[in-house]
Amino acid sequence: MYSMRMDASERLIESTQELLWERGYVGTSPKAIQQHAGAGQGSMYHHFAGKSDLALVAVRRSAEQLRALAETQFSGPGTAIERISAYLLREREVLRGCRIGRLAQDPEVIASPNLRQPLDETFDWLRHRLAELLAEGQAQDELDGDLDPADTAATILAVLQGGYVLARAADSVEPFNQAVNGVLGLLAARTVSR
Amino acid sequence: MYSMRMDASERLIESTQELLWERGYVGTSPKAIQQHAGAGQGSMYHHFAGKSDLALVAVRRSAEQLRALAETQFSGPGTAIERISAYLLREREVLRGCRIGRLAQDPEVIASPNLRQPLDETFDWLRHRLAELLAEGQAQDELDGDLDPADTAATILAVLQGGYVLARAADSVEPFNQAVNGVLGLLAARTVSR
DNA sequence: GTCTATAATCGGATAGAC
DNA sequence: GTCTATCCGATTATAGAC
Repeated sequence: MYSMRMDASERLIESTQELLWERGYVGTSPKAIQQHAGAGQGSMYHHFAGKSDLALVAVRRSAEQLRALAETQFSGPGTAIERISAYLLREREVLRGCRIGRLAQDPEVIASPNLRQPLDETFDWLRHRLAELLAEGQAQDELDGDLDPADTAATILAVLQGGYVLARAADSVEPFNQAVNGVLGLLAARTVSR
Repeated sequence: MYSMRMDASERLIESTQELLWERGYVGTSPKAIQQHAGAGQGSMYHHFAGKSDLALVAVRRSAEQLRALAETQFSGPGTAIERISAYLLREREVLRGCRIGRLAQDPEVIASPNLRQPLDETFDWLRHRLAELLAEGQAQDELDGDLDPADTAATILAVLQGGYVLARAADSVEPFNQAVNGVLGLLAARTVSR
């Protein structure tokens, strides 16, 4: 699955990231991780205390990567509204869902404060970052000042997370694209053309 | 868990509905279902061919119940926009998530056409029903005719599904309420007061 | 660091008695 | 219809050899 030039610890972490994305925490076994990583039991238990320890490292890394990727759109070129659009319209593996959001449905992730924390922090950060951009758009008169930035930021983020859910249920990217286009249409109405 | 005045088959179905909601398909074992239902193995395998058969019956029933409940709001009193608001604002067990939407993250549900079908049908129906209401609002001049009803309907539904995800990640209903308030704010801007 | 051996429990069922 | 016995592989490790 991986080049053996990467060390076992690293292969185990990346394999866990992949499997958590695809199957969630309850659906991912240590054996599946070992096979995906091309590592034996002894190797895994040498580097990590167990499944939950490895999962914690993997989830934290996925959360960091997601934030870094989002920040590229948020701090890119264009007006505030253009940057939000770029974030919403960026290429995504829609049918795979969100590697962080999918874990919010996992009972053992939600039951574990440690595992849930990276989810909480990630979405909290995204909402604040989007709210800042919306407020910036209002300050620049790109966007109607009546909108509540925090509420609208939560709406935008929910559209993405819900879009993934609808797409997976339909086995089609169409509902995701519709949901994104719909919220852009609602925002555009309130965007002052310059 | 249940009164024994209800027959075992019924207790098994309702228990499966509860456990699928709470733990998903991969996280729910036949033994857990039997214990929740107060039924033995023999009883379960007498009434159902196995876990997937029982899950199919349970998921179909949950889907029917969800549609019936939504239709109560959709066909209630008030203008089209008021009925959409009533649907969005109705009381929900937000931290438990959506019993249908949560299954869209389950790898074995998505891998099984039979299990996925009720999800697909439910969300398809909801989107069409919401789009009808939005079009009705436009016909009555309550709502801006520039909005695309199908896209906006997908957005509204995605806000709910994503709101659940954000709430569970935060272990708080607040992000859900913000997301709903945000989309209502966006819609209100396009709503003509009468 | 990684391998193999061992083990207790669970998962998902089948078979036959009652 | 429900119960108990049985089954085989998976789960989630631990122990000790190499």
